[in-house]
Amino acid sequence: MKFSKATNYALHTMLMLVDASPIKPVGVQQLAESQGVSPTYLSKILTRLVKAGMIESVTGANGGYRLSRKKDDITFLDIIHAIEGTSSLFECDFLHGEECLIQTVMKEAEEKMEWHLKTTKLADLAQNKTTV
Amino acid sequence: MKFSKATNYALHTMLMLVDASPIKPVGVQQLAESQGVSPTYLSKILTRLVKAGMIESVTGANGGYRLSRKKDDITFLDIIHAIEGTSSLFECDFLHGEECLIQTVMKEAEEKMEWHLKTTKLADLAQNKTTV
DNA sequence: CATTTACAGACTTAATATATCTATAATATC
DNA sequence: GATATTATAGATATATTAAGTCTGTAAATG
Repeated sequence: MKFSKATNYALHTMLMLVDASPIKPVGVQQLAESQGVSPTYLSKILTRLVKAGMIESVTGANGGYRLSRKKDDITFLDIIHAIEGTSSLFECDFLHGEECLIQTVMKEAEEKMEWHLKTTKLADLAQNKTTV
Repeated sequence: MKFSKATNYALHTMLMLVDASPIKPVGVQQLAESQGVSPTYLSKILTRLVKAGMIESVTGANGGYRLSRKKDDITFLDIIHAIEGTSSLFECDFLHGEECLIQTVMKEAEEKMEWHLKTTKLADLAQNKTTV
């Protein structure tokens, strides 16, 4: 069990966008180059963040991506969920009459992790803390 | 990102063994049947628990598997680590001079989850609570 | 000695992650 | 309006991992 590289790309890209201008979009070319990933692939990942409403894209010359929400609203969990999906990490599909106690424990554990990811915001790591 | 089915098999098997006799071993045939998995495949999974020192196997007629530790010593995390490995869920292999702040946050989150899994013992779910 | 059981390793199949490629649509600039 | 620039979509390809099978071997029982 591992977080995907796509999640890593998404997180790093978002951090860059938080530090960048909220007006002037940043091209995928530039975003990709600094992470050593191909622009087309990164673009595909970022499209999911667009659909999740976290960033917006501007096509055409001088286009690119920029935040669509306030920095403070963006949590780690938002980004991870947009890329990895929101389903539970552990799913017990056995049919043992009663509910599965093991699954209950696993879900509790996952919630501990999610709580931390939900309460940590990207802006907390940003260089450019114009917030507060 | 998902926990593997193998982890689910391992957890359920361990719970059965906790409820079973600490002396008389339970055959993989029986353990597999109740989970709807093939005996050879389950056997392969259980071998990893043997190597991790959590259970022991008895070959030959009337053989099988039984716990090698006290019930109380076995945590969820032990089992999960034996199957999934112990490496971090998130690994940032970019070289951005400094340490990766994103990775730090991810690691903290993982530790929250692990803490819960480490403090929850299999015996807590067992039917046969001869402990305490 | 024959039967029962776990173990080991090679192999297969299926699912998912990680891309790449090509064509299309939208926009700015000249 | 023409052209260059940029994101988007969809098909396809490759690599990695998970999930499972098969066969033979070793150990213990009776």
